[in-house]
Amino acid sequence: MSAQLDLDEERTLSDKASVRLTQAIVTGELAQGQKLSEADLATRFGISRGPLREAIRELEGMRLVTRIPHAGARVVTLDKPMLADLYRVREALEGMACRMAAQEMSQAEIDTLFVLLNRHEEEINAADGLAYFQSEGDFDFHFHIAVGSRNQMLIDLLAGELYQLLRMCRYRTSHLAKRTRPALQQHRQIAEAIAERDGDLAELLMRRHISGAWKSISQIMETNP
Amino acid sequence: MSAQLDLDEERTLSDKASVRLTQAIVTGELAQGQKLSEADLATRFGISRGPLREAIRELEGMRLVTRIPHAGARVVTLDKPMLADLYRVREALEGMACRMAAQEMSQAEIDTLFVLLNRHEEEINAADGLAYFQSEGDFDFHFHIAVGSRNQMLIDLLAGELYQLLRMCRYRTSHLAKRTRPALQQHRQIAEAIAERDGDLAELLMRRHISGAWKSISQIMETNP
DNA sequence: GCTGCACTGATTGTCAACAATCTGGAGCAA
DNA sequence: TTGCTCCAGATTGTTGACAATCAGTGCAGC
Repeated sequence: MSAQLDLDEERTLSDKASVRLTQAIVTGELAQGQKLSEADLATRFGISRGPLREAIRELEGMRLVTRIPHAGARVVTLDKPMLADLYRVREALEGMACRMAAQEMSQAEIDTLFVLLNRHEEEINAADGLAYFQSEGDFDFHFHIAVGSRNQMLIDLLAGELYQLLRMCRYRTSHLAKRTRPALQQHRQIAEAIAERDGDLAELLMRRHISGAWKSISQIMETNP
Repeated sequence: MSAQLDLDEERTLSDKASVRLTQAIVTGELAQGQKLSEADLATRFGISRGPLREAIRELEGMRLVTRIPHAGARVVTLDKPMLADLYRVREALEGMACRMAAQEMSQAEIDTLFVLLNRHEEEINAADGLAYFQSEGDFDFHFHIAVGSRNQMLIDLLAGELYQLLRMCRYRTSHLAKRTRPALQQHRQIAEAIAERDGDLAELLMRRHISGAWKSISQIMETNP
C-alpha cells in the first residue's frame, strides 16, 4: 500500500509513466487487449517516447502488457487459464510466506495482524459486505504476512507483479463476489496458526484459502464473461 | 535451454543486448556489484544508449541488476540472505510445479524424464562427478518438470528470472559442490512419484530436494567467501 | 587541522529527428 | 469473386545531441 502510490514526484519520468500506466491498466482505463500506441500515450502523459518505452518494458516484466517486436504492446488479457495460473502461483508463494511468517514475525506484527482483522470485521458489518472494502482489507492482510516472511524476494513478487495482476482481476469481479465473511473467518484461522507459531498449519490454511477463492471466482466466471 | 541462446539474430538491438548482458553477468564476465556504465556498454556492444537502457530495465525486472535513479545500475550481489530467499521461493514454486506435473504430464513426457535421468547417470559415471555436467543435467530435469506443470506463469518464473539467478550462483560454486549422486537419487524418487501420479509425494520430495540443496550450499558458503 | 561549500567532470535522463518494419487496402490476374 | 502483389501510411526501433543530476576535488573559513 506504499511503493506504488506514495507521491506524484517520482524520480524519473520513466517511473512516473510506469506507475501511471499501471494504474490505467489495473483500473481498466486501458481495456484488456487494447493496443498501446507509444505516440498516443507519450503525448497523453506529456513526455517523450523514450521514457515511455522504458516504462512499457518494465510493465512487460510485470506481465501487465505483452509486447511483440515491431508490432507494439497490448494490455494483457486476463482469460481463465491465465488466472488459474496466477492463483496456483499465489497458492505456492503465499503458502510459503505464511510458513515463514509463522516463524519470523515479531509479536508486535502478529498483534497488528489481529488489529487488521478486527478493523476488517467492523468494515464488513458497517457497509454490509461491500466488496470493495473486502478487497482492501484482504490486501492488507496478505501484504502483512508477506512482509512478515522476511523474504525480500517473496515480498517483491507478491507485492509487485502478482499484486497488480490480482488487483486487475478484482477490479473486474468486485461487483460479483460475496465471499467476505468466509474469507474473514479463514483469515482468522490463519492468524491464529501464525500466533501459535505453527508453520505447517499456517501454510496449509493459506493454501486452502487461496485455492477456495479460485474455485469461487472460477465458478462465477462460468456464468459471466 | 532454448529461449536464451537460439541465434545471434534477435529481432531488436534491445533484445540482443539483453541476452548478451545476461550472459555476461551470469558467467561473471561482469563481476558482482560492478557498476554498469551505459556509455561503456553501448560502445562495447556497438549500439546506442537507447536500446541498452531498455535492456538494463529488462534485467532489472529479472533481478540481475539493481538500478538507482541518477546513480546507475550495478550487477546484483548474490549474498547469503538473497540466495536463502531464492531457494525458499524455488522450494515453493518447484514444489507446486511438481504437484501439477504429476497430474498434467503426458506419459511421453514422463518417459522423457527417465531418459534424462539415465543420460544424467551415464554422464556422472563417465566424467566421475564433474559438477558442470551435473548442473546441466539438473537444469534439464527441473525445466522439464516446470514445462510439465502446464502453468505458463510457473514456467516463465522458473525458466526466466529465477533460472538466471540460479545459473549465476552455480557458476560461482560449481567448483565446490559434490552432491551429484545424492541429487540424482532424489531426482529418481521425484520422477517415480510423478509416474505414479502422486502429486502430494512429488511436491514433498521436490521441496526436500531443494531444501537439502540449500543446506549443502549454505554450509559450503560458511567456509568459502 | 578540520569542516563546509562551490566548482568541475562525468554520468544519467530526456528529447526530437531519422531509419526500419509492419499493416491495410487498391489494383490486377486467374 | 477470390487471391495475390505492391504500394502507402502509420508505427516501432534507433540514433546523437542536449539538459539535469550526482560524485569527487580543491579551496576558503573557522
